[in-house]
Amino acid sequence: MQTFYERVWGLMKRIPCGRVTTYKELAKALGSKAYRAVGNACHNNPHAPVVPCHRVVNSNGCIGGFASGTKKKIRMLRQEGVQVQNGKIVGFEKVLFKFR
DNA sequence: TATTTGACCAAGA
DNA sequence: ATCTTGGCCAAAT
Repeated sequence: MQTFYERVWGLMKRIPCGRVTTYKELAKALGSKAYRAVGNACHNNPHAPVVPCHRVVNSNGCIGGFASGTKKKIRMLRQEGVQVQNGKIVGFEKVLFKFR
């Protein structure tokens, strides 16, 4: 039996490069409204590189938080082709990945 | 078992 | 536009 966190990490792994998703979408994909628990899963993410937690942002298109510093998160996103300006995603709707 | 704590969200004032 | 409030859920304490 997996914990909720493990399910979250499993989903995050399928986020493609150059795309981002939101805590809300992740929770919805799990059939739950545990946005906050998803955030906790990232903060306590023990699978550093395997799980791309930097591709998860707030539902309003803002970067949100990052344990190693928001600045770093932004840099990684830009490196993958996601434009970020003033702490917000540029063309948010275009790069947003939903777990259809 | 009960309370607290978040990398959250949406609606109101 | 900013601030407050209530809701939401899993894990840790």
